[in-house]
Amino acid sequence: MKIIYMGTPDFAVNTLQTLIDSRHEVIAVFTQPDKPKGRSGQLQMPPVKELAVKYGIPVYQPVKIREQEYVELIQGMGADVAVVAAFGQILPKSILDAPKYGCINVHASLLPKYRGASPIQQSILDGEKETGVTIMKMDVGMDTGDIILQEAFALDQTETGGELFDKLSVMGGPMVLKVLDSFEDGSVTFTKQDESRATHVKMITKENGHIDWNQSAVKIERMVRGYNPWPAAYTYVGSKMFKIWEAKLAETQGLGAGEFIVDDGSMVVGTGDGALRLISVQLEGKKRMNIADFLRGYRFETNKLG
RNA sequence: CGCGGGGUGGAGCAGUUCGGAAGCUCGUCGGGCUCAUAACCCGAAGGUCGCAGGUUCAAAUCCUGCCCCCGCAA
Repeated sequence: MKIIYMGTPDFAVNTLQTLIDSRHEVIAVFTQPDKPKGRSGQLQMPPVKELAVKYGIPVYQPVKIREQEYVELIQGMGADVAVVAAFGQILPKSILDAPKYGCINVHASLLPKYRGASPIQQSILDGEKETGVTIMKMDVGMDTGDIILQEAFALDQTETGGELFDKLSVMGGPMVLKVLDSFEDGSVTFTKQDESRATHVKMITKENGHIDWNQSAVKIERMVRGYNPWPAAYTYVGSKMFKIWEAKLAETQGLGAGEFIVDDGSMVVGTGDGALRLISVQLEGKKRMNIADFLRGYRFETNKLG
């Protein structure tokens, strides 16, 4: 089949690679424009573009894909299907209807739960017991299309956002191939989403990682995992940002929210409900280090975080 | 030229303002104490103070250039 691929971040790379390696033909890749990244402020290609360029696939980087010139471009490509994975732009109906079989989307949650931009992190924050990947036929709504294929797996309550991201990103490719097969042999089925169970998650910003110590230790620990590696759960030591990379629940009683003690080679911090023992941290301007190393050299001027 | 912190034995840091003998908390190795120990006591090894050049009687410290790590900014 002739495929148009639309995607931007790392999550979309695995699926594109799978399609390139398959018997299908990726005739064009759409991705977001290059953006300045890193300390130097240099323009950097989105991960999907890097891969496409490597294989000599034509790359298009529209600021707004809904503009007429791109709509016409896509309509004229004669594609059988468009595969969309974390593309980052809303597709108008004219594009959704352009390919023979329409557009299918790879979404990192068990729809209808966690529609939107940050399903992976949110499922960790909510302490979900399972998650997975959904392939759906796109419609004009945000992740509201009919479900074609869904595969789930159990969460073990210790994974970080990054780890879960990796697991989910390798699921998409094989699932898309199955769906393409089902289009060809006519066995494809479409299942409407149960609107009553739908939830929606917003785009994450840096500020989402700011820890509110009045929350429960359970929630904060999930934040530490879910927001690793980005934006990272953080608080402040004095005026300096202090990222918490790893923590676990502690039994310690009697600490106010944000108050900490140094105990048995690590820090125990009080919360609104329960306490957390810090395991791996990073002070602004410093590298990430385990808590014992941090305490060996750092001299506190406060006994409270936040 | 986007803003900022940093590079000092294996780890984390102090010392740089105002040049003048390499320091602290650990780790490692040897010995001691102990029923025993990650505890305690004694001792030891280990460093081109990121790199290069300059100033000086003397540079971790001052000047110049460069390399590397990290935080902010998405």
